[in-house]
Amino acid sequence: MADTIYFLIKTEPSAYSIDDLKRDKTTSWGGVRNYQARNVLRSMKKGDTCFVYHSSCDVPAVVGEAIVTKEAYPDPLQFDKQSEYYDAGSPQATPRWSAIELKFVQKYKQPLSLTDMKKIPTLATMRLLQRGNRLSVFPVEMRHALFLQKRTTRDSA
DNA sequence: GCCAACGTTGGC
DNA sequence: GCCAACGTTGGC
Repeated sequence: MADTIYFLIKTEPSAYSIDDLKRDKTTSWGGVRNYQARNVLRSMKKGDTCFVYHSSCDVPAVVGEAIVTKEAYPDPLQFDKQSEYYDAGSPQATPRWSAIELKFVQKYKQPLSLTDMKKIPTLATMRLLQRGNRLSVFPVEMRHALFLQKRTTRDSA
C-alpha cells in the first residue's frame, strides 16, 4: 500500500491497552489535550495505519496496529463534565479538541520494546527515540513503518 | 512580548 | 521517586 500514511499513538495500558482495543474492535480515540498532538490527529485520514505504543508501563513497546476509520470530529469528552478531559473553555460552536475513530487490526505476538528499538540503527532517527519527545501522536516515516512491520511480522512468524 | 514558576510526560 | 524536557500560565 504505497500511499498508506503511518502514525504512532501512545497509550498507557493501565488506562486503555491494545487488549482493550481488541475487545472493543473500534474506539473513539480522544482525550488529547495538547495542541500539537491535536493538529496531528486532525491530519489523519481514513485508512491510515497507527502503531499502538504502550507507555508508562513495565515494558514500553510497540504492541500492535490499528487503522483510522473516522477522521477528526469533536471529542465528546470535552463537553462531559464527569470526564477528566472536560474542558469548560471549549466553545460548543467551535470545539477545541478532536477525536478520531480507530479500528483494531492486530496485536503483535512479539511486541517491539523501546529497549530493542534503541539498538536498531534504522530506527535511530524515529521521533519516538528522540530525546524530549512527549507528543502522544505523531507521524511515522515510511522507512521506519516498513521496518517495524517487517520486524514484527518476522518475530511473530 | 518576556520569562519565571509550575505542571505534565514518561523513561529509568 | 527522580529528573529532563517541554508546554502552559500569568505577572509585568
